[in-house]
Amino acid sequence: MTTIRDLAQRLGLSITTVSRALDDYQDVSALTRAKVRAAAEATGYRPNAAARRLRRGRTDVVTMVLPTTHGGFDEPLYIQLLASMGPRFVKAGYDLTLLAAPPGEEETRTYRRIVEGQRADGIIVVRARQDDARIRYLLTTEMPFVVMGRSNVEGHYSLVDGDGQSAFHQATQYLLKLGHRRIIHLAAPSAFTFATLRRKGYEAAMHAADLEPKIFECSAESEPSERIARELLESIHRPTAFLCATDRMAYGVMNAAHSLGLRIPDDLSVMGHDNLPASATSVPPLTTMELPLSNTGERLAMAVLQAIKDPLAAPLHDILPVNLIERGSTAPPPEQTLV
Amino acid sequence: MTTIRDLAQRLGLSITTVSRALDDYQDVSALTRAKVRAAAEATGYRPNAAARRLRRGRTDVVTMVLPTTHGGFDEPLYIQLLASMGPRFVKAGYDLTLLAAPPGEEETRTYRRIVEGQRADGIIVVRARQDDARIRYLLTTEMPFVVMGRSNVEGHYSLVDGDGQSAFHQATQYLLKLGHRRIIHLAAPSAFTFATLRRKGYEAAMHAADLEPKIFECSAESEPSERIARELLESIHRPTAFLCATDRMAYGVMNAAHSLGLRIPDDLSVMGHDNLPASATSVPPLTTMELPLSNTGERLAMAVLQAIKDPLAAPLHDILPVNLIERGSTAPPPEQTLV
DNA sequence: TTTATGATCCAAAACGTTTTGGATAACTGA
DNA sequence: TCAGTTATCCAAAACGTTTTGGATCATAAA
Repeated sequence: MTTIRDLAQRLGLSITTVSRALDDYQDVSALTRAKVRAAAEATGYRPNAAARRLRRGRTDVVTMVLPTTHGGFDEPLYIQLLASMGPRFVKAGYDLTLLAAPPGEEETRTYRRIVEGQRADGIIVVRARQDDARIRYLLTTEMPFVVMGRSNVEGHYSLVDGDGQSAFHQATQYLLKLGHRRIIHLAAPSAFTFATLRRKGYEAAMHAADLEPKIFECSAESEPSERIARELLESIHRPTAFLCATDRMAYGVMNAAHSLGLRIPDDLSVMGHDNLPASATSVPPLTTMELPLSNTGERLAMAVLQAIKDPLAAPLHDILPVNLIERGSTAPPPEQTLV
Repeated sequence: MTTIRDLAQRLGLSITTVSRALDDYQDVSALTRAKVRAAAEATGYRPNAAARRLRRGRTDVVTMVLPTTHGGFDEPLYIQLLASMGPRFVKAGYDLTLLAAPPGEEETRTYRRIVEGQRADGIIVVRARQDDARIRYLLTTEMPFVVMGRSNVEGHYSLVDGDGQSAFHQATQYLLKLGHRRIIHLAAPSAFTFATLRRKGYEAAMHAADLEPKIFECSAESEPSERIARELLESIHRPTAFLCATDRMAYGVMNAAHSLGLRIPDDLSVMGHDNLPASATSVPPLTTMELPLSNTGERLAMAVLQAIKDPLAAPLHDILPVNLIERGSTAPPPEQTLV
């Protein structure tokens, strides 16, 4: 591995000059700069990352810690996010690294490692929780960070989130306009802020229509929602529509309906949120809601870079609109239930 | 941020002793070791990562570069992989970081950055390609690496892969035993080695049964396969089974069948490979094949750690068995086609 | 008493950069 | 000619560790 010392020796220059030439300082002549450039190219010289970090006191790294749960329920999103943030960071000269840690003790240990070992200049916290220990911890440190999602932890930090509340308000109105009255909301665990917000949107729209909100809370995977949906679908006052907090929960409902011989959307309408890749190709394709992730990723990237550059700048609170994607899983309710 | 110097000063000890105490050297007394420990705990001291890396000449980092394609076709796999490798690396004292780069020029630039900037002690290459520039490049360097998947680039490196060839052989036999004769194989682009191997397994089984293999190659997403499947299903000699190289391609086939009014599995059997999360909950649930990823991740982790520790050790060629998961998308062919 | 032997500790070098604070030489204007 | 600029270069310090090669002192062996 060639070092800057090798390069200097080879060129008969000082280390200083080589370093400055490569960094485009104005006090090195155009000629030597060119020579240094050429030699660096020829030898494949690249500054040692550790040495540079040590000297500069920064890492040029931004880290995102992915909470890996057992089944995990929206990983594709994070890959898309990662992909959309990538170019921004490359352009700004940053490395974006991703660490995986299961929520809990190991997660906090991971955050401490990053902060105390100065392993990154900034952190991206995803899937915010209502009372979020990560955010609380980071606020006690100097580490710049941004949050995807919302939390009830207050403080000086930027966040980007989809407007789940009005999305679910709008979705409920959409179902109401189709003629539905018995609309169930399957909510995700209220420890997640997004779940609470989505539920609020649904409630508000139901109240505005003088209807009683019916909410069932379960974990965000498909099995529990399938169980609940089956029970409800076998009851006398069968619901005509399920508005689910996530696509995965919607899959569960669709399974329940199919196993009971109910047809979607003729007998039952189902909606989700996330627009997972599989939702476009499910049978029938799922009507759902989508937070444009490329946009979100870019905002997150901008925000964290901003927080690194100027930690005292006003934090960004970016609530992005969510698109309703109408597909084949929603339709007017069956005739007999219109009564 | 407290440094080792602060700690030494505070304790009235030398930097050396503090460093050695924390690293459990035997030439520091139990008493001082305890004192140092306590002080480190109290001040939240953690060695600066950059300094340590510089001095030690290693990073304690393993990096996996994720190829982010437009739609991307098997990202969930990589997250699962990441999650299963995590604990292994934590235990060995390594950080596992993930970088995203679209295949092509930027991808090679990313690899060069890691290698030349000495940003990692080892690399995990995923989704190997037939003629893989990444592998060819890494072989010219000293960087230890392992590959998930197979390539025709030869050299001294470890790899872990699922045995796609015998999996597809077995799958074809399974369909044959159900009574199918007109079995189509939808293959992924032959630039990917896995596609070639799966195709071979299918071909061998068909030949053994004195049947003509029928192969159509398309990209690994669902749209192209849907188009091809529709054409084939409208032809006179309608196939009775589709054996698809990936689950996503199978979704496309299922869509095509549904849009033509064909029922699965009564009119048509469909099989995939990958066992994506959505495959368990599709309608009907997809019969597919699964490479146990937790196992794979662990092997990859072991292999790369081994390659770092002893670059000259015999490389590992680990071809793991693939499980056939029988679900609802396969059945005997319809009566009239049995003739 | 002297000499080896451990048990503890530490000063200084080194890792590969970037940056500070000049040094040198070549011009410029008087 | 001389002082002041400007252009170009560089020695040395610093970043925070780990590691090398002793130093010091008490204890055990002679």
